[in-house]
Amino acid sequence: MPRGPANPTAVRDRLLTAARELFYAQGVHAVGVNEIAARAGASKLSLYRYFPAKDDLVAAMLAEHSDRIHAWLVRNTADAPAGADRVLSVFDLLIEWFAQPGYRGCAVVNTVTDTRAEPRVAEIARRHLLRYRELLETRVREAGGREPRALARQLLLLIEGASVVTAIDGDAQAGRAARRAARDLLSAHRTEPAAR
Amino acid sequence: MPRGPANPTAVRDRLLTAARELFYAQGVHAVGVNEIAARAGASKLSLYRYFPAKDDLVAAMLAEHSDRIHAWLVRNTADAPAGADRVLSVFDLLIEWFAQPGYRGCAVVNTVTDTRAEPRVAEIARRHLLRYRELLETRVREAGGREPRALARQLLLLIEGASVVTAIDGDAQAGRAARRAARDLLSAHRTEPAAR
DNA sequence: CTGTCATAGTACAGATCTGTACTATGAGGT
DNA sequence: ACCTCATAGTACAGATCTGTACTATGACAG
Repeated sequence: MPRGPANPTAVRDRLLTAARELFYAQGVHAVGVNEIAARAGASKLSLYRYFPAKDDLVAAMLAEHSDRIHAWLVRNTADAPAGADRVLSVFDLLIEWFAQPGYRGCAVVNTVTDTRAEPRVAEIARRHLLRYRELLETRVREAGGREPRALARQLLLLIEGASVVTAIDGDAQAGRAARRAARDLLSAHRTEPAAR
Repeated sequence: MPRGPANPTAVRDRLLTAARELFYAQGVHAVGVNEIAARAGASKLSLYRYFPAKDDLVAAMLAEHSDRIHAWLVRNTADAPAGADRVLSVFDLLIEWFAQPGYRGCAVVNTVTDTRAEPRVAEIARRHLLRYRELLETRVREAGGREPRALARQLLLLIEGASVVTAIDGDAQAGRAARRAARDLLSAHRTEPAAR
């Protein structure tokens, strides 16, 4: 058991939080490690103790962030009503999220761009999308749709598209359009035979 | 008429080309003006003559790039067969584009992220999406679909989503999924009454 | 009380980047 | 022939960033 500092909040957690907020708001390249340490109320010595290089901090922050997003999504869509609403509840959550002031797109996607697909970041991002597809596929299956895997893939495109368009256009229309498109695709996968 | 250098290729154009290639491959922050000038076979003096600051070069490059993309899209979808194929020809083009090796996502979107929505870049990006929607709306109208404006908005989400997912996953599945989703949405907007 | 060690704070080395200054060259108009 | 000026090449100033070194402090175990 390590001897804790006066402040019981783990230094490592404060560093991760500061990094997440600053990187998201300004981008990985625009934020220096000094600024992160200052916001976390930590010293650079501590930062480099927990994260040997800035890239390690980026990767650790992003992995944790991805985990948190997926836990939040699963938790908040687990007991949605049966049927199509079971899938659309994912879109309802995302619409709310994207409409928040200061929304600047998906942090995972942004970090991939910022770091130009640094290997660890790229891996986290692939896993991030995979988990999205798995959640969507599960919800589609529960709703009784045809071809849940293919549909999940299509729904993910709507989600990522809405995220990007919202970040650029700065309004909430994209989220609503994504929900409506998702509803129509769900209908198509209920009434239509699987067309090839 | 300015007195030209020995090489008739305008220095400005070479700088824009070098900037486009390097920024796309490595990101705006990762490329220095020295590298751009060297690749263009130009001097920094020339670079700063045409572009007072690096940001001006970024903005000029991106505006030109957006123009080129849209001209290319309009040109190559103008004489597609009537009906749904008129819209899907846009997706066919994009599938080909996204499947090219070295595809790293939409340069416009990436630059917005790189520069954290620098005002001129953000404006170019908004215009970029607007022109996408206008083209899609036109093609949907020509194909005889209902609610062309709303459908165009949905189709844009599929395009941007496919771009992002392709860049992260590195395979061509996303483009094909987008095309199929577009086809299904087009069907829904032909046979269904406009649901509100 | 005393020793250990995580920590904050600061300073610094080395690298890199933007933007400017200066020199030399050569093409084309007059 | 001469002059103008866009250009390439280089050097440099100032700023910033990463990662390391060093000092001082204070909490906790024994």
